[in-house]
Amino acid sequence: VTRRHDPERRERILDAALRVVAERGVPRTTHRAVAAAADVPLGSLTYHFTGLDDLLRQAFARHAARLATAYAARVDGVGDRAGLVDAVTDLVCADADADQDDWAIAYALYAAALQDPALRTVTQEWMDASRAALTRYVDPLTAHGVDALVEGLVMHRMLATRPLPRADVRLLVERAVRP
Amino acid sequence: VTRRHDPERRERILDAALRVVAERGVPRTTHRAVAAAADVPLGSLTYHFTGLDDLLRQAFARHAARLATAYAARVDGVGDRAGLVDAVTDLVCADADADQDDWAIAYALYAAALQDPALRTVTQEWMDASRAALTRYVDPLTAHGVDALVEGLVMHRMLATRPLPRADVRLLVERAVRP
Amino acid sequence: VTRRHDPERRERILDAALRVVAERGVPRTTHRAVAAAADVPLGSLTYHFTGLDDLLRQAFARHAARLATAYAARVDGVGDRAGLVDAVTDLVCADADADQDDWAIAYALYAAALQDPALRTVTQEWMDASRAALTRYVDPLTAHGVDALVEGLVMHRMLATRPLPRADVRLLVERAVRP
Amino acid sequence: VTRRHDPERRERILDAALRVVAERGVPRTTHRAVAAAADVPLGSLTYHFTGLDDLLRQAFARHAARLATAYAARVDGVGDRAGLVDAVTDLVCADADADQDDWAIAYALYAAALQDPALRTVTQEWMDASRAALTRYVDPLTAHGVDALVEGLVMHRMLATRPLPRADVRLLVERAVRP
DNA sequence: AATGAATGAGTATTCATTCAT
DNA sequence: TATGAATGAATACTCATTCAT
Repeated sequence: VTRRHDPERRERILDAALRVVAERGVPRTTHRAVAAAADVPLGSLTYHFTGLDDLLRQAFARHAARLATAYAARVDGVGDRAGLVDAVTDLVCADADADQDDWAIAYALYAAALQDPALRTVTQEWMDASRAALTRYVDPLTAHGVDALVEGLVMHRMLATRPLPRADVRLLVERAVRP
Repeated sequence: VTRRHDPERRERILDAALRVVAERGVPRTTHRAVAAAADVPLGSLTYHFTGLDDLLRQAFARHAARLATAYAARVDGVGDRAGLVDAVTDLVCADADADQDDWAIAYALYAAALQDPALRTVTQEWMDASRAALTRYVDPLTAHGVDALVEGLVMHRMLATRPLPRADVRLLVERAVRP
Repeated sequence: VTRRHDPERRERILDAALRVVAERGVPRTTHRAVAAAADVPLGSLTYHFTGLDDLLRQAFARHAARLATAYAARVDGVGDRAGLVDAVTDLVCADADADQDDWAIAYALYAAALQDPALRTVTQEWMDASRAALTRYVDPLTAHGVDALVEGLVMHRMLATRPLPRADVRLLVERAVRP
Repeated sequence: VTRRHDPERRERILDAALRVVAERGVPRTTHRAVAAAADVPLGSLTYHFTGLDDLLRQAFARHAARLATAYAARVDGVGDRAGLVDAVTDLVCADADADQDDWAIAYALYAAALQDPALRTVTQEWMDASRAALTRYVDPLTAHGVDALVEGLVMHRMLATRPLPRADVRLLVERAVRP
């Protein structure tokens, strides 16, 4: 099967890499697995990227950028602080598989960033962006607190055998939002 | 070098594994790296553990148990809610390398647990233990919130280029503690 | 569990080794597998035998001796040549699992003997014994032919998806027996 | 040494594997031994084959196909039943090293097929082919008998310290051929 | 520009064997 | 006498990367 001239191949590869990370975790994300997931010949990966590290870094950056945008969009449209509480609660309690995967990738990024300083700029930009979105409604320190709370609640939710009920999540968010 | 009788070898290997995880991350934690860190022949690892997965699982379990105990000890001795705020703030702002490593291992555990259900019991027990410790001073839901906040604050702190000042951390903890 | 003084342990180990060979084949017959099958500590094997080769050689010899005796017993009691045909047909068509295993071990022995001259004496003695048993009723050359036929028929039977009917086997044996 | 383009490498590896099996037996046929025999880097084996089992299966299949063809060619050119007896006798008594190796591989295949059902199709096809070749001159049941006799005679010959004289072999074959 | 066959360094793992107890 | 913890050499296998085509 020849498929010369495939302008969006780079992007397809990056998305495939993220899917593999979500499904199998970074330690088992290999060239071969990504190539198979992207339905792309093996040599294509090393043609477009200098190596696996490079590929993962770009994939994580893409993911962070996309999520930051989505986060901002979700929060921006909220009219007031009460709406903000609902939006953030939704964020934490999202049950769709896609959202689960997004968070799984996020935590994989965190774990990787602890060892790879080059990924710190990615995480830093992301955290800045999400806080900036919140700052339309709350002061910077509170934004920091809400952001951290969300981080922790989602993590616990993904690992917990029985998740915290939505009403409880809402209550905690409500408290965190009021200065 | 013959060292035929070595009764605490298992434990030494587990501790070495945790050191390697802290330094290099799970993806680069190999039999060889652990063996070198423990100053033990390679074959010793597969004698004591069925494989690398088994080794990591037991190492993480050991780490979780140790940290849960330390966490409880730290919180228990606190006289009242004000003392609790100080203790939790200390927890988040700890700067010693050892503490940094402890958290790095914790996040490596989280990332691994997302892919490996067998690790969920470890994370679950740990979360239960830390919340139980808090419940001496605050209601269960608040404990949940404090726990999540700590999780998120530490994560952000480890990844941030400029950490949140201690005073700010204290303020956020204070708010989270009051019901 | 201490079980000092266990006079038949050697024999138990040899029988366990034969069971392992029948189930998993020589390439996957290991010290550990035999020890487990014999319910005996690992060190016991290298205490009683100089190594795995020695163990297998003795096991094969034991098996050959036992089978030769059984073969002779089966053939000896036969009154005349017609009875011999029945006995040999029975031999080929035996369906019990135990008999299947016996043959599987025999062929494992053959394959091993091709590479290990030390095993040739075992196979030679066995072939001599089985022919000697037949020589009570037929001349030596015919005995040779019957023996070879049995060997080939059993082999084909064990590997075939659909075995040759008993009546056909009997017919072939009948022809081979008449000079 | 660079040898980038090598279109028949797969086949060379399979032939090398058969040589190793003939010389050392299946239990000692390792990736390394095959790679050395084929004069090919180690990684080449796992590139072309999924594992050692896969490699051996394909090698045995190749061997069986080749031998079935040779068998048929040998038997087909024979004019009548007397010629058939000569041809089969030749088959049993062949003394060339190459033929010895062929039989050694065949018995290794048998032993392996007893444990690996995937190899049964290979042995089955081979047996079918050799019988089909004989059926040009004798009825199917007789073909079965001749085939089994050959199998047994060759086996005994390879293991025997003193082989049966050719004249005796011929006599046995002659009897087996007449219905 | 793009590929996929090829490679070798590295991985996890197995296991016969040794030997202090 | 008997054990089982310990070892290291060898195994199967993976995979990032190279490079001729």
